[in-house]
Amino acid sequence: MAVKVYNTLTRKLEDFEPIHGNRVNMFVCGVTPYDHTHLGHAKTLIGFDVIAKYLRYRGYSVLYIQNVTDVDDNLINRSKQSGVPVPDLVEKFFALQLEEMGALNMDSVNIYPRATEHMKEILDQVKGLIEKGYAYESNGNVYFEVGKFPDFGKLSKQVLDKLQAGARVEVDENKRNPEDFALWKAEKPGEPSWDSPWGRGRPGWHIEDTAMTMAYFGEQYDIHGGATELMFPHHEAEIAQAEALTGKEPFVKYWLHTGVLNVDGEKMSKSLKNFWRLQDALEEYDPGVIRFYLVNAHYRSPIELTEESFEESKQGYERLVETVQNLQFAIKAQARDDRTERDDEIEKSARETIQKFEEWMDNDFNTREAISHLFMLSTKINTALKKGLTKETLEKALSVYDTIGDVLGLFRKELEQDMVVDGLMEFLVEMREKAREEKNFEVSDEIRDRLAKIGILLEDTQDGPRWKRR
RNA sequence: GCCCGGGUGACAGAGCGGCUAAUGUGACCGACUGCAGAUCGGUUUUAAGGGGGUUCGACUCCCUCCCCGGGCACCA
Repeated sequence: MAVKVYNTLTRKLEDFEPIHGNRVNMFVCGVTPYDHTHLGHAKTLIGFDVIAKYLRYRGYSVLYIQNVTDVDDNLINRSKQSGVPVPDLVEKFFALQLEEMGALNMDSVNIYPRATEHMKEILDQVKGLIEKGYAYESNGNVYFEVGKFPDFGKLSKQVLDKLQAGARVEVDENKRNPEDFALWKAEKPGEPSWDSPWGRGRPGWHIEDTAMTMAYFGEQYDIHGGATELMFPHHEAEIAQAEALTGKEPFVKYWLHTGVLNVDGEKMSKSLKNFWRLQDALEEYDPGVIRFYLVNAHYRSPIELTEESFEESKQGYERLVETVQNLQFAIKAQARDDRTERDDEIEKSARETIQKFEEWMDNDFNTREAISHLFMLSTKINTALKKGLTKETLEKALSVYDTIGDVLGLFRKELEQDMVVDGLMEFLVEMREKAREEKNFEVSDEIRDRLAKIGILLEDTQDGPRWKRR
């Protein structure tokens, strides 16, 4: 069975067949580092992180590139406001972004190229587009003449005549036509600039992506991802630049778009000031909960962020984590020697869960459906655990969480082990058990309370005491 | 105005031309329990925006209307 992906370009679910056999070239628009990242950025980047990881799980060799825009209007404006030079802004916010996304286990990107590192390719492309008659120079600016590229709008299904250029942004008077977009912007005083055949200036918004992907992937590649809001004009402009330049289509075989994150019925964005910084979210919630919240929705669906939906994710994720911990505890403390029918049933369910996981992930990366099977398995495991399972079964069951967790980026912390802490805890738990045997609940409760204060939850179960981090 | 999505229980949110319409959360009851915590079982809502069409059969396909979101040259 092949992996199927929903291609925005064709609006159809298609069999995924990379251009070069097993090799997948994948590019996703990164977040411009001029400010803190918020949960909306995370939704998109986590969405593609899962896609890259699943394709690798399926045996593809994925080269995943995410660009870093290190010169643009937002950076320049922020620099003027704050007095911090553009490169310093980039360093600061990009480092923060890596740290925060890293906390969410977003670690599938191979290369983070920067626009300014690809100035030569950018200039070559702009020159090429002028030579081919698709672009023109005007007062040190270079514009792509959209009217010369009849396919413009094929991705977003826009009809050029019906668009209202200047609906939100004023039309530049240097343009021949309002719909033309900038490939190169003439220098303004005090702004970063580079030498070019048209005088000093800087790249337009769309050109860095095509410059980079052609440098790394060649003229055509497999997957381009981004949020739906970037579909027009950004992705449309990329197609125009690339296909006009090379004459080859499609520039990108599969276009994938993520739904946006809404707050109170509106898109989370910096301009609407309704954003929730990742930094702040990470202070309030476990990274696993945030990750779970984001992967427990289909990547293409928009999601509505509410206090309740986040709490719900917390409860749900903790139940899955609980099951992982129950399994770990059982392996250490209560594995049975004799196999029973329960072992057969759990092992069968474990196999089926993996099978369903692959089936649903093959179907346009349906993480939501995949996770629902993990919940069903968890209920079965927790029920079976009351009567006990063999070590072999327990380990097989645990491996399901390991395998799926790897792709979805969940349970990572829980699956790590620390021998020193384990040893210390074993000792403390033994001391407390002695106190309990003597009905000295004052001491036993104090041990538990003190542990609770440092974030360790001690529980008494039918099979003895156990502990876990909260 | 134009283009693109979407409308499913209390809430979140999947799938499917026919099955009992997943799964999760919440609420209630119960089991377990020194307490706490967790887990399990049960219960829980006449659940498909309105209208029309295709079909033996429509939540699913088509048309239309209403409502919500995204985009229209800033943005994940």
